[in-house]
Amino acid sequence: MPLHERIRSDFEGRILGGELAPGDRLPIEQELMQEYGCSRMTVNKALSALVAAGLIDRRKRAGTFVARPKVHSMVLDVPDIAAQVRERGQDYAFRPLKRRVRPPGEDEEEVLLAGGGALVHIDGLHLVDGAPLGVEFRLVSALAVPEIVGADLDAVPPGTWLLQHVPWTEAETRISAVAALGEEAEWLGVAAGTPCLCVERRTWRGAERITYVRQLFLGDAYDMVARFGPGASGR
Amino acid sequence: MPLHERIRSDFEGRILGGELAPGDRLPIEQELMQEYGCSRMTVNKALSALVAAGLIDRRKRAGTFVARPKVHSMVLDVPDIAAQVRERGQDYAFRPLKRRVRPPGEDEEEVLLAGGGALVHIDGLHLVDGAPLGVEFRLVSALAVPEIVGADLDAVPPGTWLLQHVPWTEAETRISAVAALGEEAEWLGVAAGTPCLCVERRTWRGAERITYVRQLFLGDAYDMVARFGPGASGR
DNA sequence: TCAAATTTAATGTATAGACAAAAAATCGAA
DNA sequence: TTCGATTTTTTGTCTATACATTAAATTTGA
Repeated sequence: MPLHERIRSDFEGRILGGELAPGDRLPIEQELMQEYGCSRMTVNKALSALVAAGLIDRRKRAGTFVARPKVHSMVLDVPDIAAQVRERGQDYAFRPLKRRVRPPGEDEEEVLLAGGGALVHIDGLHLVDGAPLGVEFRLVSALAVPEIVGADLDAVPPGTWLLQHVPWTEAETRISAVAALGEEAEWLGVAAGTPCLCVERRTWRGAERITYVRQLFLGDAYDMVARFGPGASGR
Repeated sequence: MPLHERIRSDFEGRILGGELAPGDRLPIEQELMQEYGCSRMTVNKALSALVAAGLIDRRKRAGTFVARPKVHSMVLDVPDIAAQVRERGQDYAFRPLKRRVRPPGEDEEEVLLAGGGALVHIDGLHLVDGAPLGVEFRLVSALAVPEIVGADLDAVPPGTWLLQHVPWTEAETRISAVAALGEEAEWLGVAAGTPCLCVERRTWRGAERITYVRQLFLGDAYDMVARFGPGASGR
């Protein structure tokens, strides 16, 4: 293990273990150079990594301090549905329900997404061992992703297809709980009013909007997990 | 803006903007030194930051390449309920319902959390303008957080109190959709079966378990937002 | 011809030193 | 005393250089 990495994980451990509490001061770089018998650049590299991970704050002339935890952000593992299902030895499939190319409606969301072009509208079902796990309603900008108009989406879920064809994205995900109603409840094969986890996601490439998707998952069959801690700060 | 930061954000922009696609090769450090008229250490620092952000991969002898996006993790903003509510100009309050110190039950979760000691069990309501937003059921290890036994939790929600008193944490959050039932529906003042967002969180300090909490929020009044993109990678 | 040994191109780590920048601490004067 | 200027401490950035490490590319040998 490289020295800078050892210094970094040394302090990471002491901070996460509680030995160093928020507000505590760390030794100055000169002292750490002596303690570890290395150059200042090496110490600095280790401490810079801890700053990037949000574990410490550094102020010129004042020193280095353990940061007060700001737990308003965590790393959310967005599950790859297909992979997760197959991991449990079950069978995953995506069944397209409707697909059409149409102009945007009056909704501002749709107008912004279309950006003057058309929208590709895809509805589909996520199936586990043939039973519905979730339903998805997706809009894709035909201007931003022209290839999708002729693409074969029967095998691959559109989310996976997009990930493989659109170079890079920003995304915003909104998670809430709703009751399945009407057509959605019907497709899912449950009674109207059944609680579902609702995931809405908007995706951009730079300033250009790529897709909007609203997914409804059966509450008792699907959940999301987020972590905060060493595992999360590592990347 | 420091030079290494400029180089970093230069390439961040080109990658996120799609100009550099996944798999594309970046110039080698020597070329970048010339391009930016700086030393290798400066170029290296910039590229190392991009590696840490997951935007590029580097292989010795082979070079530097734009990483293929692995969108299985996003930054989840865990809302500070009180702050968020007050931001909208509404009134926030936490009302404790039950509080007792008791030995763990037979449930493995409770036994592990107690770690041989007792559990502090707190139930309470999150109120917005006097109306229930969510109900919370919390267990705290009395061994890990002895101060909580005598603490005054009438004003402050226990989650906030813990954040201020327990030095640092790892946490795991599980999000799902459930129907409010029985006592929970009653406290929330809704019909049994109403969809709620269920947030379960387990918190550690090192190997020691601190708390377990299960929160039920009314689905139509509460949601969570996660981001992926430059804003997220920036910290 | 194919596999093993060698070369080489690229990144990874580290050093020692220099100057810049910020802010706490100290000192001086009104 | 108190405000303002000066000093000092600590981090921030950068350079030039050295050697280590890895894996792709090439050469060598049976």
